[in-house]
Amino acid sequence: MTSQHSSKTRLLEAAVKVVRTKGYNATRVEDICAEAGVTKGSFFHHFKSKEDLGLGAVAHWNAFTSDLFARAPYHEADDPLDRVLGYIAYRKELLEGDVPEFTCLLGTMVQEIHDTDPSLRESCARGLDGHVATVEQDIAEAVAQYGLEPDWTAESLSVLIQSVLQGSFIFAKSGKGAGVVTDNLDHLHRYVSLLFGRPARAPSASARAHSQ
Amino acid sequence: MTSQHSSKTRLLEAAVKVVRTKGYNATRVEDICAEAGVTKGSFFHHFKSKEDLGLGAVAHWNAFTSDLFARAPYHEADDPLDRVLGYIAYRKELLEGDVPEFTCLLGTMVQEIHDTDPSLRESCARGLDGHVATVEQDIAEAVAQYGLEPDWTAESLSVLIQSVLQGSFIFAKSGKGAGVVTDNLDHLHRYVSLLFGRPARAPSASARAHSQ
DNA sequence: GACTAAGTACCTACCAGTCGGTATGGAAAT
DNA sequence: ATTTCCATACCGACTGGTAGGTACTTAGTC
Repeated sequence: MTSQHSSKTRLLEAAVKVVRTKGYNATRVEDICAEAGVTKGSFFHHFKSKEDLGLGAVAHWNAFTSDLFARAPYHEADDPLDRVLGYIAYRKELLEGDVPEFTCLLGTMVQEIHDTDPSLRESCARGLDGHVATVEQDIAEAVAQYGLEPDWTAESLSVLIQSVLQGSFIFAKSGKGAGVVTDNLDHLHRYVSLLFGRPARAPSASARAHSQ
Repeated sequence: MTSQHSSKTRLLEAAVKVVRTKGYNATRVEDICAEAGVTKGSFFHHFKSKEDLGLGAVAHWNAFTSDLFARAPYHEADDPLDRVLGYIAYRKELLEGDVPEFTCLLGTMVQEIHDTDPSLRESCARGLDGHVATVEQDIAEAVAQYGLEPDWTAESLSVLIQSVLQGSFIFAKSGKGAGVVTDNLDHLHRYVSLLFGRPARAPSASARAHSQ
């Protein structure tokens, strides 16, 4: 806890970056060292194995993202439905830069390691579920406030939103770029609006540019 | 074209199975040989490299799936919207067995190799896009027949459907099992019904059992 | 006997992880 | 104040196992 911004955090940040780009298995320890500008000796001083780094990177990611979303402005809305729609709009704003810069570390990793590394999979699953729970809460409040009695659960809708995002990232990586994510978020906006009987106004005006 | 069911096809089928389970990078050539009950000598007789096998496996997969969906009963419906909803219902019926048995080879692979192997990525992308185009056609016909003038395109809705499936598979792998896919397909059914102004009847009666 | 299929043994690059060692800095001892 | 001592951070050559790929051999078939 002494100098909390040095080699160790640099390694974690490098890990997030490289793994998001190349995937977990294809990432070599030395790739991360090179990215962080650190030697292998230093790496194994801070992490006892590659898996240990993986767990660390996931934890780092979870800390980073939960902070990011906790601070996001859409929470300020009084109407819980506006918070849900605000979340969807906010996800569009995050689509900056190249594909590996806006995709999700957890989704990328869990695919590769779900059968090979139980503890890593668990760690990823916890991060994913935690984020699902965040949005789920707003959805549940919206359901209550709008007096809906749906044949779907708040959790299932929250999972749908995350599934759409994860699936969009796969298509983005297949060559379609950020445009798929935007389009899919528009569909999500429309769906949620329909479920809650909101007028189907044009989605939030900004970000109509597609990247292909 | 001589003996079209021997070592080569066994290797391809083994490749599909193992890659869907462990991912592409974590799959060793010898894993595939073991699964196919064949030696490495035979492997390199039929494929000049691991990448060559990857391309072959993708082609094999594309042939298999396009045949599967071409023969599927939902095509018989006269109303194109029924075909679209039939497709969604049909995807539920495919959710048999363990997680790696119903997930998509292309989605799994494209994540891992999008940055490392352009020709494999291209091959996966073609397969994905081809399937998108299939459903897109029915959607487009439905839009025309129902006289809709939507602010979304048939392609974007078709991509959404595939994105939801791919994203569901990620969550299924994270530990949630087939139940997520079912729930998400129910949401898709509801969304498409809403878009086309169909009464929101309960989704197709079968398959209400969740696997968790 | 020519050609394809398949098996065995081997080679080699690569990479996670090790190990002996050096720098630094602060606290305790003198 | 200076020396001693130890812990933490860091370095980079080396290793050992693994896995992709090759070379050569053998079995079957027209």
